[in-house]
Amino acid sequence: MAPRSCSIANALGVVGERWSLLALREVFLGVTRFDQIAANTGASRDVLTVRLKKLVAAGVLEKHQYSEHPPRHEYLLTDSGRALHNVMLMLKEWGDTYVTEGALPLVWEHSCGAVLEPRVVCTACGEEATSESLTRAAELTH
Amino acid sequence: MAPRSCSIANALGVVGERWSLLALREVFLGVTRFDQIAANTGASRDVLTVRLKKLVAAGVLEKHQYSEHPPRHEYLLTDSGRALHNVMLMLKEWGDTYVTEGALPLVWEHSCGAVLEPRVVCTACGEEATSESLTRAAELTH
DNA sequence: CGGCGTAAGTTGGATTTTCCAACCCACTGA
DNA sequence: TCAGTGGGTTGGAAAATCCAACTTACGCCG
Repeated sequence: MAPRSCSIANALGVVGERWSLLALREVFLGVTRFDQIAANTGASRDVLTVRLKKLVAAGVLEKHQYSEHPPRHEYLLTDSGRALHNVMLMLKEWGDTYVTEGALPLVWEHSCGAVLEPRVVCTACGEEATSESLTRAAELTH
Repeated sequence: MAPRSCSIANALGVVGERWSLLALREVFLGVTRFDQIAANTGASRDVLTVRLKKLVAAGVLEKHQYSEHPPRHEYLLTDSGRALHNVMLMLKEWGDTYVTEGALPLVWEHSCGAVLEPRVVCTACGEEATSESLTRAAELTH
């Protein structure tokens, strides 16, 4: 039997490999250069090269030359990359709550002044989207 | 230099390996048994064995025996596992928008009646938590 | 000019993971 | 008794990863 077709699997096909999301985290934090991304994530340079190439090919990052002499590049988020912010927020929230021990290494403050506690809601009604409040509406068979 | 300490990295240390999130997706969809998880994800049985053991050890899943003769088990979500629902929702949303082509393989309907369009908001004020609306509030140096 | 430093990789070889198919054991229902 | 199911385990090949050293292209300092 063929595995289930699913956007989670598709998403993981793009950003699910080791180091991909950590490299993206660095870009979100403003670290856009190869050496610093390698140092801050701990990824080995050869694997990082492959990951960044894949993310560029997938349209998640853009490689931008910011200096011609000497040639220097930075990696910037595309719309697709920026949209991953939500995923990172929820992953961080889960890690904060269930994995990280002791003081949290990174805390975000929202523009309203509060420490961010992210929550997922239904855009239509504004109520929280819990697993109990959802039903499957459609599934292709093929 | 040591890599950045971060809950995203910690979270990925638990659920970041290949097949882990897909196995969890199956449990969320009600598929709790080894053979079916293997078939629906496409993971090879040996790797799946290791992944499930790790998820149980990490407190994300529980192995529950539902029949003594013959001995049969199912994998159930713990609180920690259920909390991953948000991550999966956002990952699916991103995949739907930027990766999956053609008709979406899976659509959720919220209890309000609308097709779910998940959004991340700040619990305190209810406004959307975009990357522009966040500032770093603290970071440990060590 | 010579030498040192930095950015962004590339290369080679050892180590780990992963994949895949086949096998195993306990049990059941026909 | 014999095929079938659930839940793995095993062995060997293939792929991915890690690590340190090397490279190229340039700027800066004395």
